[in-house]
Amino acid sequence: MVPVSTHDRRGVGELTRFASQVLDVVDRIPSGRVLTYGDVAEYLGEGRARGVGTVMARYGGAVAWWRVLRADGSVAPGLQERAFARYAAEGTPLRRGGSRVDLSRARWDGR
DNA sequence: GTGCTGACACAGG
DNA sequence: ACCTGTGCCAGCA
Repeated sequence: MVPVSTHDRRGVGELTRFASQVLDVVDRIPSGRVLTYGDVAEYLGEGRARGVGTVMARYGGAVAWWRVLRADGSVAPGLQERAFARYAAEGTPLRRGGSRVDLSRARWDGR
């Protein structure tokens, strides 16, 4: 396997290695469980929460984007309706009030 | 290379 | 609960 070199050009549809890795991690999150943006970067051992958010904003549509949320269990504006419909279907535990995911119970341990 | 933009996180108020 | 400022950084024009 040859590492990505500076000569590799990413055409339409191609993703950077970081973006590809972020999507891989999200793909492993089990149904009913979630990960915060920061968690994804941590499990990846690369990047930071904001970078993960950037990737999700651009390419998240290809994966289970609703399983990645903010550190306080809330969902970014504009995504709530679709996300909470998923949580109901997956049985994702929510906090009292139902406006946020209960991270203490829904956070995926990576196993 | 330069300069925004934004699905973040955290500390304060 | 809401807003502001600071630090952060991938993607893109």
